[in-house]
Parts: sequence; C-alpha cells; structure tokens
Amino acid sequence: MSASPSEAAGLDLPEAVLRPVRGHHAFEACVEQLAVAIRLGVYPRGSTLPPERALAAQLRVSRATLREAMAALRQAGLVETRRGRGGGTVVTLKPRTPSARAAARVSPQRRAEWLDALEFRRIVEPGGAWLAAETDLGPERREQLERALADVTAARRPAEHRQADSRFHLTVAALSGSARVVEAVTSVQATLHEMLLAIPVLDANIAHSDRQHASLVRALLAGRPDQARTVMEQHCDDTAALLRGLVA
Amino acid sequence: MSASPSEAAGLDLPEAVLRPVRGHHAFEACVEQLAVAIRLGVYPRGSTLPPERALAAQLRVSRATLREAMAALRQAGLVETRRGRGGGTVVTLKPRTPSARAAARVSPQRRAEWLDALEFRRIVEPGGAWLAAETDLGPERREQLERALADVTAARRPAEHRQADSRFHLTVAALSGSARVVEAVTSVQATLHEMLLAIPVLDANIAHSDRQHASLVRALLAGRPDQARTVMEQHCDDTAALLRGLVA
DNA sequence: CGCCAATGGCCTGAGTTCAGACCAATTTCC
DNA sequence: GGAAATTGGTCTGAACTCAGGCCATTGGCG
Repeated sequence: MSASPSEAAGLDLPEAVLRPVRGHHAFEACVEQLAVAIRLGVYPRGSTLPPERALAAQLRVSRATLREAMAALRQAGLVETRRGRGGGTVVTLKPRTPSARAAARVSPQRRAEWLDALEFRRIVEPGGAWLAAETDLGPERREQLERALADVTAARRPAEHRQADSRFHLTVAALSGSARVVEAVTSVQATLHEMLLAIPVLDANIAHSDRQHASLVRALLAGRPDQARTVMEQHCDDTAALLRGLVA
Repeated sequence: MSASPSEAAGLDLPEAVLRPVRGHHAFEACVEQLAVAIRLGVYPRGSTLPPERALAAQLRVSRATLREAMAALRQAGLVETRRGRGGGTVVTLKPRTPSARAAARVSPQRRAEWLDALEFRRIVEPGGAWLAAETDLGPERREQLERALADVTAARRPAEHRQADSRFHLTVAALSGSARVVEAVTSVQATLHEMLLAIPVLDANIAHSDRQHASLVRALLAGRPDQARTVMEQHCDDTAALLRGLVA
C-alpha cells in the first residue's frame, strides 16, 4: 500500500493538513476563476466584464497576467473584446445544455473530488442559508433574493435554468455576508455545475427543485434560520442523491 | 461611498465571487502553511519535519522554493536543521502562552476577518463533526480520537493545552474524511489560534471546554451525527462569545 | 574500516510574473 | 468637428519560481 492521502486505518494529521500551495501559473488561476464565473452565470451572456485594470486589481494580479487569461478566454470562445471607450470584454458563451453524454469517463480522483464536493456542499450551503436567515436583510437585498428566485422559475430552457440556479445559490451565500462562505459555495457550485451538465434534465426534478427554492426564500425572508437550514439540507440531499447515481 | 466589498444595501455578486488569486509568492505561502502547522501543534516541539524533497512534493513546490521557506522558519526560530543521514529539520518553537496583551491594536479589516472566521467556524466544524459521526470509524481511528482527547485534558500548561486543543479539532475534521472540511477547519483554526493567544486563560473556561470535548467524543464514537453537531455548535458558540468580547 | 544511503546545501538556465509606462482605438461631450 | 476620457494593446527590465543535477555531511552496515 502506498501512502495514499487518506488511508482507511491510520490518520496522518500532517498529511491531511498540509495541502498543495497555490499552483504556480497565476494566469491559469485567473482563467479558472473567470471561466467559472461565466459558466455559472455570474456574468451572463451579453454582459460586459469589468475593465482589465479593475479586474486585475480585484484578482490581485498584474494586468499582463490578466491579459494572458483574457486571451485564453477569447481563444476558447467565451468572450469577445472591443477596444476604445465603451468597449470592453463581453460574454459570448452560450450556456451549455445539460446532456447525459459524458457520464462515465472520469478518473477515480475526479470521482472522489466530486463526492467530496457533495458532502462539503451539504455543510456549507445549509450553513450559509442559516447565516443569511439570521441576518437582517435590507429591502434591496430582499428584492435581489426574490429576483434571483424568479429568474430560476422563469427560465425555460434547461441551459438557462442551470445558470439561474447557480446564481440563486450564490446569491443566498452572498447574503450570509461571509466571504468564506461565498468562497466555499463558489467552489462547490463550480464542481456541481460540471456534474449537472452530465445528467439528463427531468421536468419533475426541476419542478421539485423550484419548490424547494421557493420554500427556502420564504424561510430566509421570514428570518427562520433553522428552517432555512433544514430546507437547504433537504435540497442538497435530493440533488446529491441524483448525482451519486451518476458517478456510481 | 467607495466600492466596499460588501455594501449594506446592494449585493454585488461578481465582486463577491471573484476573489484574489493566490498571493504570488509561493515561498510565502509555504512559510504560512508550515508556520501554522507548527503553531497549531500538528508538528509538536521536538518532532522532525519530513525531508525537504518530500515536503516540496507534498506542497507541490520546487525544492528551491521550499528551502527559502525553511530558511525563513529557521531565521524566525521555529525550527533547526541538521545535515546528514538521520538529520532533518526539527521543531524548536516553544508554544506561546496565551496572554491578554495584544488585545486591541487590530485593524478593522483584521477584525472583520476574525469575526468572519468565527461565523464560518460555526458552520464547518459542526458540519465536520456531523460527517465524522456518520462515518464508520475503524478501531485505529477511534483510538486516535481518544488519544487526542486525552492529550487535551492532560495538558497542564496553558500553551500546551492550546496546541492540544487545535490538534483535537483538526483530528475531528480529518476523521470526516473530507479534504475540503480539513482545509476549511485548518484555516479557521489558524485564525482562532491568533485570537486565543490574546485572551487570558481561565481555568473555568478550560474545564467547560474539556467537558464539551468529552461529550463530543462520546457522540462521535456512538455514531450520533446530530448530537455531535449540536455539541460542536454549542462549543463554537461558547468560544465565540468569549472572543467576540475581545474584539468588540 | 570502507561503502552506501539519506539528507541538507548549492548552482544553472529557462519560463512566469510583476510594475509601470506608453501607444492605439473608440466613444462621449462640448 | 475637436478635445477629453476610457478602454484595450504592447514593451521592458527586474524579481520569482522551476526542474534537475551535483556536492557535502552524517549515520548505518557489512
């Protein structure tokens, strides 16, 4: 037996705690973050990204490096760029339609990451919902939450529904007011997005999911933390059950 | 009003989602991780770190970079190094004794990070405990858990108790089997450690904390996820109450 | 004693990233 | 129409990081 990261018997604390330091290649990390933000619908099709200088500052990266990332996104067909005042970089990526194609074909390591994401999600998303429900939301935030919910239920095509769903979950996380929660949920949703693209869309599932979203929003607006958490847990469990079948 | 990361009124999803890419100094990140691991007692005083080549591989960093980090740790007096077979780098840092000194003197940004860590902790540590209790622990892992608990209760001096406490919480997290949980708890414990060094030690607090630890271990060994989570939530709430007073 | 293995110490050449300045295109506003 | 502002495009020298090889020191083993 080689030194696997998590042997069944013994628990190697140092090995568990020390994780790879950030991958060298800042520009890859930028591509990753921006691609995720675009695919999750944080920047919907047609919207304009912030100017390069602002984005570079936000990502704490030099403009040269950010531009490399932009070039990659451009080459991959996610964005297009126009120069001059009023120009900028606009999102052109059409949201992908979920399909059952790339079902298997994942490495064991990938599979493990997926399962881990599902477990972690069941912790952080309900936790974030609990926090958000505890917070005293202003009228503007209540509106944003309801709009995010409306976007999900209004989405007709599966691809749009998928993006709106991600946006909804990210919105709930952001309402918690915790940067760490947002980071965790973003990461989890990115992985989830991958998985959900690989399963067929069933109207029944969507309807069920939408009911849970609505129920969650009611709990959030009513300021009922425990109820919000329970609803979100159920929601995560239901989605996870769907997905675990996929990777089994 | 400037564009603050989290305005009270509006919620800027892109701003919340896009976070700084890795601080571009791999060697700083290494120093950070190793220093945290040492201070939290993952590598106790007197223990030997893995060989440079192994550590470099684990952190996914070149040996040259790792050595820069080692030099920094050596200069800071955390470790000492001996060459040759049977040599290596040993931890020399004496655990710091908590004291009420550096109470205030924290920037508003730091304060916000601290409070965020407390909120995030209340989500991930109970969640990790829930997961760990759900897992079917082997005899070896049960032993490790009980040993970690014994180490905490046996620690006489405050500095040792502080380290043993960190190790205990990291052990529980690691037992969850989720890499993401371990990462989150490690990060949270690092911040917590800072805060706890700045408050005076009260025997009553320690006794109370130890009782909660014991209660948690019972729930974990009995395989009662909900109970484990509730106990851990109470534990986090109690610590947080103590600490929030400090930074108020 | 002499060899071998393990470990830290050091060097080189190539690739990345950075900060900042300057150029070019395009829109907005007078 | 023209000036100004905004935005992407480009360049340069310095600093950081990497991969890999080689050297130096120490302890174990035959």
